Amino acid sequence: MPDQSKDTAYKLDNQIGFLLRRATQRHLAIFYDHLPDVTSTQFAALAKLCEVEHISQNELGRRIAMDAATVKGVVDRLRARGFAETKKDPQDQRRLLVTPTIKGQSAFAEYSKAAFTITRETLSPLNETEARQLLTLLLKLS
Amino acid sequence: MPDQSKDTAYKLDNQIGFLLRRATQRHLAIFYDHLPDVTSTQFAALAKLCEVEHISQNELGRRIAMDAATVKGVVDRLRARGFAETKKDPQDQRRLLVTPTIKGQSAFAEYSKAAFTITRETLSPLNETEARQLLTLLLKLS
DNA sequence: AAAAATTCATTCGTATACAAATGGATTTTG
DNA sequence: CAAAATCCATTTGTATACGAATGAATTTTT
Repeated sequence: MPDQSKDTAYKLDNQIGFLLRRATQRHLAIFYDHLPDVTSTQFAALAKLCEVEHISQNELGRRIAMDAATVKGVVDRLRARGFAETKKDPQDQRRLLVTPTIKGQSAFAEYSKAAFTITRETLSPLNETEARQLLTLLLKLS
Repeated sequence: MPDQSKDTAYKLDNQIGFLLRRATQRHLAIFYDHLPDVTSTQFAALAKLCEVEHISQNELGRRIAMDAATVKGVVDRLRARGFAETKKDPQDQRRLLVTPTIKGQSAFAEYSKAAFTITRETLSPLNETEARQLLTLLLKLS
């Protein structure tokens, strides 16, 4: 009994959740096409880290919308790759300060070139106006 | 050396990828608020299953933009909950046919009410026109 | 200052995601 | 028709995500 006279039926393909999911998938495919060396998540963390220089692990997570449990794994992997270092905050023994290494900073400098391309290519089906509109609308949603 | 004279610097927060991520997070938070009983992924699979009645596992994955490996797990869990059944396709021994059970169909009927609300609430920061625009733009992106 | 509340990082458990490899079934090609 | 190519489902391995619980450190309240 899948029919419910047209308009009232739930059509997965029209739902915002599904469209967000597909747009994200396409974006990530473009991302890994241009940047196979880091995950998009690791790149986001590294970018924020290079932006702020040093920050506690949880605070980093908050800035990039990542759960404490998630960000821990991401920082672990950045550290394993030599892109970041951590040390206990002397001011607050609870905090773990995270810093980008020199290597991490130059990797970011290198990657960010590709990152601009990724953004551009993701938005390439849209014209200038539409792209700006989309960003504005998405910002309103979050 | 995080500065690069304003416009040229890479700002994570303005990137399409980051905005998509945050919009998705908010959407999922709303989803689980209204529908704590199924995951959004399981709901999507169930919805498509109820729409088409029967379909091979891989084809189901294709219709809802899910990897074969991913959809296998999702179908396993739907089966474990009694929402779906599977059997070998007699016409093609490679295929695994997936069908929603009666229980799955009535669960979907029940859930889809909440699903409409979820879509509405996700889009609630936007007016009618903006919402339509967003859907159109996202569709162009995928 | 002692108790209560909050914050921090970690761990555990479950659920996506997806690349890559595998082996069996079916189709396509030469 | 036989070989090659394709398709199907599964398994393995890695990386998010995030809720919930934990214990240690700090802050807030009283």
